[in-house]
Amino acid sequence: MQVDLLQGTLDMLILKTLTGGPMHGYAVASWLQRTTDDALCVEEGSLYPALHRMTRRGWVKADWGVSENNRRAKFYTLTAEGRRQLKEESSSWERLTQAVAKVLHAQPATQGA
Amino acid sequence: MQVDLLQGTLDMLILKTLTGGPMHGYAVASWLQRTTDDALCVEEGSLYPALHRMTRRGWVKADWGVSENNRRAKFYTLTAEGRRQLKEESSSWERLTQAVAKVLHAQPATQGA
DNA sequence: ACTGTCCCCTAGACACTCTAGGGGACTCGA
DNA sequence: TCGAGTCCCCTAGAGTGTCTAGGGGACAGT
Repeated sequence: MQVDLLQGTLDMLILKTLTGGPMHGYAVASWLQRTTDDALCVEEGSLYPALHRMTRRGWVKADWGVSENNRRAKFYTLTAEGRRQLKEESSSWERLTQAVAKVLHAQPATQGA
Repeated sequence: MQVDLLQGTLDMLILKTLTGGPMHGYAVASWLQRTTDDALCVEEGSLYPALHRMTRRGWVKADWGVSENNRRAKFYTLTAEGRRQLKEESSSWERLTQAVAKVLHAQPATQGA
């Protein structure tokens, strides 16, 4: 059983993955899974819609090419816009996790302040 | 501008809030906002549906009562089931944030492994 | 030839959050 | 006394994103 991705997280992960250079979808998914020691498993039904969405938004650019295994593959490249987006999403993620951490470590009390 | 909550996070935050004792919805929202220094702002349109959902699922129990301000209010109490759920969601959150951290700190490379 | 892996895609179901409303009741100051 | 502000509850509908469950085609090795 894998962790279900929280909405909005996937884009950030893909963008980050692409900072290493152009990659095709399948490779992105494999890399994420390997990097997280199988903690995350990106389903193809989430991956490809995400990549298309991001292409539409100009965060990545897509080009057909040939994979290392001699197969037809669509390579995605990060755009300047994509880099900006990644930065934004990362800091947003940072803020969120910190806020959640505050809650989880707090001692809620009915009496409040 | 506040951080938009990621889907699935809200339930966990509410459950955690209720570990301090019964609380009504409005107080839950206030406490979360105060505790996170305004980083999170739980909209009422998210809060109440979430509380009702959790009641249906047996994670919390609801009772009408009177608030500290002498107003009619529905107090929510954590159930045993709710405690279990909180534990589960917390560790799931832990796993996710760690996985995401791995990705964000990794050095992706086209060459892979 | 056949199986396995690689690689792409989509429709529809599902779940959750937010926007944008609506309402009632208490309190305090003018 | 009456109006404004705060407290407290609620819902419908839109929007967005993920997953399930499918469907393909093409290369590699046996």
